[in-house]
Amino acid sequence: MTCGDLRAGDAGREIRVAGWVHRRRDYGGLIFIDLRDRYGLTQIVINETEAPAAAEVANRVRNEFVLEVRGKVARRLAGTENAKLETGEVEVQAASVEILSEAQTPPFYINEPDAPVDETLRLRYRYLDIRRRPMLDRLLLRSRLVSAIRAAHERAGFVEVETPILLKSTPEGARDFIVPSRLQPGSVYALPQSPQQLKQLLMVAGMDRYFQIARCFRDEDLRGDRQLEFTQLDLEMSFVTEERVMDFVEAMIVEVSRSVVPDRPIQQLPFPRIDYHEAMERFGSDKPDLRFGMELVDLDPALGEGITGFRVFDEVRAAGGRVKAIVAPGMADASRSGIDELTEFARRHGARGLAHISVLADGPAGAPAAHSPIAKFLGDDRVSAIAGAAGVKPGDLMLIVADADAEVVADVLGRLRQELGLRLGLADENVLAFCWVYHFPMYQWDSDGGRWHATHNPFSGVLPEDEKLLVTASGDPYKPSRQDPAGKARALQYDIALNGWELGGGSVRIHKRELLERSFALQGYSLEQMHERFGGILEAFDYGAPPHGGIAIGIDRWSALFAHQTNIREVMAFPKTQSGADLMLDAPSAPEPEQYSELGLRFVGLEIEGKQS
RNA sequence: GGGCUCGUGGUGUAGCGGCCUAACAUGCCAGCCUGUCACGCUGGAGAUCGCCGGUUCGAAUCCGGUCGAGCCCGCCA
Repeated sequence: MTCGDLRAGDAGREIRVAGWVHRRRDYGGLIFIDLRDRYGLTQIVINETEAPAAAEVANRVRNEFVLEVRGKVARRLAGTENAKLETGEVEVQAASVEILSEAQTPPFYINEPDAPVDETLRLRYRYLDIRRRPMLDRLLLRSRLVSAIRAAHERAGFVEVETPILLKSTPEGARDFIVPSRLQPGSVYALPQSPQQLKQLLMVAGMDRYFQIARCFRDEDLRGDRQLEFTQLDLEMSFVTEERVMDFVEAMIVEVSRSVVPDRPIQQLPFPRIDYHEAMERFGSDKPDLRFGMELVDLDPALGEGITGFRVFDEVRAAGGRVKAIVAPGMADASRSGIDELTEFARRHGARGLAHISVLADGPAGAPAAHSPIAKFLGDDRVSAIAGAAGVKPGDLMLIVADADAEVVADVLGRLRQELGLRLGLADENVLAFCWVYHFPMYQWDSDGGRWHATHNPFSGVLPEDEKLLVTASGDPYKPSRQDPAGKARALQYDIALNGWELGGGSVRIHKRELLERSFALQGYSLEQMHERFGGILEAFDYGAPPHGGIAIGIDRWSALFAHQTNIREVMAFPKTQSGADLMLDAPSAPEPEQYSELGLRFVGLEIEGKQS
């Protein structure tokens, strides 16, 4: 019997319930106790005259004591039912109360779900935080999500395979966590950033359809949507094209979403599939929030040929850059400080400035009046032209970014769009707007390393028509340069975005050794390095590798979005702080001297002062 | 590595140079109360204001440093 399941029909039953004291109301001769477990609350009544021994115990009871109560279920007196509780029609008339465990006064309110609690305290006493309904509900939601994912994959014939946590360093961008080996002093394991190579080897092994709810580790700075360790739905399929992978994943996501959050509408089916360049042009983001419009507008045509008179624009245009804008509806009355704040936001993300045009609703003679500090340079005609091109309506604010670097323009406007879209309440909180963004550029030039850097994954395949671009300008495959045609190659690579968050990404991989070696060479790996770091998989590809592709989806982010949270800590039972600390267990901590010697290690100290116990 | 914000009884906040012998709410403790469900009433205990240093006749209040937490940039898919 739990604290959540007694109903009117149970009246008369002799039962036993156990749980935590949620709240106690003492009337002297009559004590009410709301007993709580994860299933709900049940009211216990202890009547001094009917059960004197129970009343004596109940007098000592305090919040969060753990009790076992025996008694009879009874309908509550007419007029005293509590409609707020599922069990509100009945109560348990206690015959006996046993204290299973006493409790100190908790450091924060467990029985008031809306009470603000300091983050540090929540993390330090996470086991108490999880007793609170909101946190508990989020973990239950996450559990349902993972269950639904497993069910969907099993139905589709996927095999769940576990892969090792002690691994060799994986060739992805992030810093590895290192685990020293005792059996082989001087050598280390790395914790997986993802099971990438292993799942590809499973494809070579003939597993055909693999999935795993995999723990991944990346030793990088934390953010609201990033922890040192996190969980991915990792999957891989053989004999597939990118369409086949996206089709399956999309169907799986829809099935899971409908099962876990049936009341949240999916904005568009099938999910929009947006080419990377189109996404950057229209939304300035590779993870666009499609719940609202506010798309980027190219002002170049409306500015016309030749000199505009505004030097910033003219210089940018002469340098082959871009002048683009977004229109923030209803923001024409933004204050000076409001504009300054947006300008600062734009600068922080790399813009040199932020121009604006506000169109007031009450222009003279009914004609909307455009106001802008740059009007005196551009002239009224050009201001009207670009305002018209952007579709500005009275009351709107147009925000313009001009830069020689097209990526800066897209990035800044994309971030402004997302920020303002949320601030202005343009995004329906309840809607799930999934979309695919695909055909990412294969590589980005890494000027420090003098090599091409895989945009997403070093094994990603290339569009068949772009295969010929995977060559160097120098002719020597091991001498990449910024001028290589490879910079234009597009990858068979797709990301899934949800409401402006990147949920996951994947690709169809290169499964032919020859092409893989060409791609790795562009990424700056010599033959030797290739064999050192990827020898296993290169060799495997010589034994009959099927074409394959897959995806990895962040379970933490997915859960957080389903739970209306912006921080993945809220859907993790035991997360770490931004400085990577576990405040409950006080990790990380200094190793014991014996541990050093066993591992053949010595702490030589760092230039950082402080923790060196 | 950098920027910003926060740190006051158990908890959440107020106070932001002397009127603070630090306020309010809640929690806690004690007493009363047989139908409440954020029960009520009466009384009580409880913080020297994260830590260190400085400015000042005087600091919770100003300055510097430090520790911790959060947000962001870099980093990271």
